[in-house]
Amino acid sequence: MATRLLQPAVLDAIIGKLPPLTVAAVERAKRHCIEHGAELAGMALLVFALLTKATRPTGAYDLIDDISRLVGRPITPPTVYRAIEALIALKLVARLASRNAFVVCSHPGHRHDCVLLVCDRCGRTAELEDLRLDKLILEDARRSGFEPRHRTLEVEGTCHDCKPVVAG
Amino acid sequence: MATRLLQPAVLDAIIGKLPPLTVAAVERAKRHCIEHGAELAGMALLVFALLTKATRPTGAYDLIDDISRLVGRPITPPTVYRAIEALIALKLVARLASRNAFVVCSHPGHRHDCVLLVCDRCGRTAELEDLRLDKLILEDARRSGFEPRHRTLEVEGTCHDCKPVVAG
DNA sequence: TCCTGCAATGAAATAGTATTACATCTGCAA
DNA sequence: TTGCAGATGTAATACTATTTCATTGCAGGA
Repeated sequence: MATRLLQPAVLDAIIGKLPPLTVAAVERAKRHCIEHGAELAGMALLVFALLTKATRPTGAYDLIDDISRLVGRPITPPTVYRAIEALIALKLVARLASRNAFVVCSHPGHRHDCVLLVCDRCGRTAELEDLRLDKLILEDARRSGFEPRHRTLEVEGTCHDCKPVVAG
Repeated sequence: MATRLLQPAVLDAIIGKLPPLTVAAVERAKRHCIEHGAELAGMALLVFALLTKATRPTGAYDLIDDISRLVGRPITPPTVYRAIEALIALKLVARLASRNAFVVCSHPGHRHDCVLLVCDRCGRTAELEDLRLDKLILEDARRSGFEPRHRTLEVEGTCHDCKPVVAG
């Protein structure tokens, strides 16, 4: 890997300043990658760390701004989009198609696609897992002569914390 | 309703030149709207007709170009986006979030959201209906303390027509 | 050591998608 | 006719993503 201006020392310094929980999650993801013959480093590592720190979906241009500030020079869109693409391929990050934003996957390592619950009040997302869903979708699709390769399932609504309390 | 430059006569002429099947579908949608206290007219009618004629998802700017050509003057984005918004509210059209495009709903009148099968070879979409899916998603979400309001479910893969034929 | 190729990164430009804010018009009704 | 509501027109801008090509640093072989 080549790292010219985004030097490992700079990267480590940035990562080191993140909250402990974020750092721990990043370390877990790193190990997970290594165990699967991949590597989480450079720009992808930085993007993953920022998405992990963020508690809600983040747009590419927010990442660009944040990273530019952190490294002290302007970062251009392709740099960040490439990192995102790599992270999605590793299934560490998911694209929130309904909002043109990105979130970390809370269950990396799972082979299936995410089910994302998106709160339209606070913007936070939660991830769901239900193999029956995938099975049903697969069956339905095949019955129509369709062979699925990938799916996008995003549910918009109100999360537990934002649910209005009924007076009484 | 006010129609200054998009005059009913012009609109009817455009609609009339569409394929018979398209015209029939447009008439059905019109009736469906009337039965539900709404009206399908003006720009929304034109957009619906073009989306019905198109056999695959269409981007907003393709619609803008087509409409501009049809009415003989430049149409600007808000004009078309407003029409799309109205059509989505009527559940006559669905947004294909994974591709930033729009398709007509093949089952207008259904209360639930669409399940779209999108072929990544020919680009065509098919619509699926399975109440068990919605039930499962609703149950799963509520178990997480999440109250769904709307969902996006798009399956990418290969449709029947594009499926490679296995030699033998 | 030098060369060569690969993979990640840098940068400029442009393409594609969507919204904001405000002006205008039509038909209808008070 | 006056005023309103709703649809439309328009300019400008915001936001999202990709194309294209140059550059860098490292690994491995001659």
